[in-house]
Amino acid sequence: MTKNTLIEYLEPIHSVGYLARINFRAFSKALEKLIEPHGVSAGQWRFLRVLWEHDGVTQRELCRKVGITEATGVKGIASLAAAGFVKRTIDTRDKRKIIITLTPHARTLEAKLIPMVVEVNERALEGITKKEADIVRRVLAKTYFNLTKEN
Amino acid sequence: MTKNTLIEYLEPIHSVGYLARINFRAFSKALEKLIEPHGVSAGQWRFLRVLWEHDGVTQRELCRKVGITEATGVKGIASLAAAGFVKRTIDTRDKRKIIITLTPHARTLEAKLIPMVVEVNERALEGITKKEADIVRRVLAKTYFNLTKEN
DNA sequence: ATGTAATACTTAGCTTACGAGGCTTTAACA
DNA sequence: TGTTAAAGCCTCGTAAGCTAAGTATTACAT
Repeated sequence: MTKNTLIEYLEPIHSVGYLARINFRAFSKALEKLIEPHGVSAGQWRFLRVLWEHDGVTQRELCRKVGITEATGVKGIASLAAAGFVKRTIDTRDKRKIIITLTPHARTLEAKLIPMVVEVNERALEGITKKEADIVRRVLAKTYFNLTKEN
Repeated sequence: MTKNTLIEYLEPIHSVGYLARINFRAFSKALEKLIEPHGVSAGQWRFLRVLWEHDGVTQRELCRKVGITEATGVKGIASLAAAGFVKRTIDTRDKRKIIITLTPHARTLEAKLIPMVVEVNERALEGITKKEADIVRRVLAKTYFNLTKEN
């Protein structure tokens, strides 16, 4: 990347980290408003979205796909189980593993909730071209990779 | 720990909201590693960065510039005061207002800490053109605006 | 001048997140 | 086989964020 001037990092608006933070909150809040009437919190949503694609994964794998640590996952998955969205089963072949499976009810929620996240994304990306959105996704994937890779 | 690959973060499931969340954590963690030896947490950093530019603002204004609610600000500013980074003074003309002022020590930290956030940003944006980075900043400012504007 | 509204900060209670370290089960290997 | 290492999940303590409701001060309309 070309050298940035110092002043640029002083105004928060110019920092990708700052923009990531305020956008994360904004996306969460906007989504929450839509899905809460279905008894789903933004935190629960993050797990459900992964499970709709990959039902029956282990707890560790689920956490990895959601993008949180296992310590955080324990609480989140407990909350999902308490709400009746998932069932936790000990793997018979490897008793260390816990398999997370969606309940029928949680599976029916997919059809209702997916349009809501689509709506939030469309509203967020209003006035932004597909090309720009693709650049944003690609760059953010790269910045995350750059910051988390071993070195 | 499973190796993370760039490709993995390019899956369609990775919406801008998801990418914002994981980037926020990644930026925070990377920065924290650098500034913690100076006794500053990532949370405290966010306030300091604003105060270095705008010392002597009210608590409400500071929160607005940091991008958090006032309730959250109370805790953060209390932690800054406890660490000896700021002083809280009641405004003499309007006793509702509390003016936040940097201590001399916190002011000297600026020269030490700014290069660190520059480093984190440069590392994050490695392999990304200035043009792309500008698009990302502009788009993220717009998505935030789109999600938070009244309607 | 006084009652009401607005402003500025605080408190309480909840959520989501992390790291460090602990426990149980499985795998590896001398 | 028996010991050690690794894998997978959990607990504890802490940080940072939110909403809703509360207190104190100031502004304003009548």
